[in-house]
Amino acid sequence: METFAKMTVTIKDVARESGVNVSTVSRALSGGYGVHRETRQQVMAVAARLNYRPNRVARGLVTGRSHSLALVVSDIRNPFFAEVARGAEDAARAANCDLILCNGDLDADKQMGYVRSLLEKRVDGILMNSADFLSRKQQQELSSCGVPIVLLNRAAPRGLFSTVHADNEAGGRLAAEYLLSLGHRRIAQLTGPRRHGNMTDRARGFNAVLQERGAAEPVTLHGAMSFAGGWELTRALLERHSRCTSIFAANDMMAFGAARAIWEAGKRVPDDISLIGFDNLEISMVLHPPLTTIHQPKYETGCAAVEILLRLAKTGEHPVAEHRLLGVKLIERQSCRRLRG
Amino acid sequence: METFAKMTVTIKDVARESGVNVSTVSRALSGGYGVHRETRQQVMAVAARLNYRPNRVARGLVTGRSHSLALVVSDIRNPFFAEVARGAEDAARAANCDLILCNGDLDADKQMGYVRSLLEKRVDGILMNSADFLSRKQQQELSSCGVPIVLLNRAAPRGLFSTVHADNEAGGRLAAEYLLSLGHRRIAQLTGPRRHGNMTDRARGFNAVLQERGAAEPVTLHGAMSFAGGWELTRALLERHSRCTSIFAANDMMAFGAARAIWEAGKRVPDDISLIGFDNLEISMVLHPPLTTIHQPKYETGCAAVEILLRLAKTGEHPVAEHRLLGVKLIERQSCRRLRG
DNA sequence: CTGAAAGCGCTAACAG
DNA sequence: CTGTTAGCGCTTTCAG
Repeated sequence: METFAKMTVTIKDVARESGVNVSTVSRALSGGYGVHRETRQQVMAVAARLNYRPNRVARGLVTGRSHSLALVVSDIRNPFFAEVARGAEDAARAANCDLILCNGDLDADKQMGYVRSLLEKRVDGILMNSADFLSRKQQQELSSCGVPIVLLNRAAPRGLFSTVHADNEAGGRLAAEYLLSLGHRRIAQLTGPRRHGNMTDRARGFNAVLQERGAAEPVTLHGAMSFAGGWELTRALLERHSRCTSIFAANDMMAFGAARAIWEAGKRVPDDISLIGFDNLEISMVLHPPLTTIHQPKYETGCAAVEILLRLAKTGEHPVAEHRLLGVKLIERQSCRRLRG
Repeated sequence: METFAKMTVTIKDVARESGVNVSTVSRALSGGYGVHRETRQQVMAVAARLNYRPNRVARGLVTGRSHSLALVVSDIRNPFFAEVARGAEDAARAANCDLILCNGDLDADKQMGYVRSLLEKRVDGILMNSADFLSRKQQQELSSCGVPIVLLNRAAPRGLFSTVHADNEAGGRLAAEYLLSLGHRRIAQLTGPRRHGNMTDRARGFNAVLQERGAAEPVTLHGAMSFAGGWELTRALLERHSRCTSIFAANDMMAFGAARAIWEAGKRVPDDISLIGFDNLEISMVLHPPLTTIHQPKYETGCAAVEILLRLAKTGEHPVAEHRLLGVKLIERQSCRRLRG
């Protein structure tokens, strides 16, 4: 006689149907150690016939591992994080883990709310955009929460967390060397807020090279790290320092804004002004002209972070923080020109 | 005396510490119905002191609801899906659910693998990019899997699934009307594969208006729905049909590719050729000139899909499929010009 | 190699 | 209002 309600089939059903104990089914299905070949094959056949799907929630409850990781970024719509997310998801999937996506909006309370919720779900690890806008107390709470956390930038005090990030300083150096090699001397730099770690590192590398080569200090403008920010800064720049022959924008979005402002001012890239960005977003090649920029390994950052997380999750009790620095490189396209002379 | 191993504190600990039974703690903490005010407050105080975090995995095991939803897109790096994902995540969060991110790459096996894995995790619902590249059998498997599924386009045969999608046909009409109103008569259309649902709908609307107004049938080129696709088609177009005054690209990425090809051919947008896209990706305004396009409510699509999922998940046994059609609108920027005459 | 039993942390009747 | 008793579906000793 058949039942009406199509209940989900459990390990018990498989056990009954194949005439063995649930524990045998469990062993047969996961690993298969210590089970007679025949029994196992029969169990597997029954499981298949019944269309049995193990309940990973139940398994997680006893094993203590949920096989899910979380990614907390400021906003997945930022193409930078979309790339990181893809890398992270691929790496997670390769390890048979899910990736939970969270958009923290750089809001401390919101982000802490996410983390607490994730802890209740017993995620095996958390991958975070950043923690440097959190209070010291909040950072402490995170670092002692029991699950491994990897940050996508440095800025964690006293090495509380593991980190993965690109070599921003080297990238800044690359940009400066490139501009110099093209003969530029009157250079402007568009960057983010003064205390933003990544931005500061890029600027440091950039400035260091100019100084080493005896070039003039660049005109440096601080603003929002966005299209609008780049646009505004460039407008101001063009009004006040129209003699610049080149601009280093500390990220591609700012470079796009700069390109717009330059265009609106009736000037052209690279003919009138050379422009170099940072990040190498996929869309940086759709711009006219295609943007020369510093490539940052975004996908690889996501992968690396997940690898660290997984290792930390396995190690257990006393995980030692790991810091991984990823290389950058110059992507030469068509937004910079060589100065004659 | 303190223990060394910092075990995670459970509901039992709270119960013991506050001198009541676990079930009372459970009631006090969730809902609070049928618990004396004082007892509840005391329990809550103890829970706070012990820094108790309920284990949602355990709760899920008994309630049968995991409070997680999944989003399966082809690739989160596609800015379109990033927007959808953000909408979905916000809506999920508002309902206290997590969102698991999956990148299916439009690979049938990969996508089915994801779904099976998600079912084992007992997600409460799945939000999918598309299912029309799956075999009939696979679609059947999905539709009878037990958890609600919402698709981000139509194309599901026999209404097996719920769907949310933009009014593509209306968008195509809008584009045609606009081009016509600017005086364009020699129009080209760049679109995707012949059997792609969304693309076909856009083309249908577009062509219908041209026909209604007695305009010539547009030159229609089919190709990849990407930057490269738009670029290639436009190169071919410019070689063979150089008399076109305007191009309708069936999505923004193709429009970007078209813009590049036009630029490389020494022509200018909109002076020589007007260009209109579809999607209104955030980056469409960074292009030079800013791209005129049809706005599609991507964020809202994600929200709506999650709402439907949640409603379906609540209803339980016999969920009736829901189909939601979202409006589109013309975003006029600077990539189309009025023809004199 | 297999079965019996205990329990992961929590909720949900059911009594009292 | 609160305690007792059963499990949710699975893994994991521990015997046999």
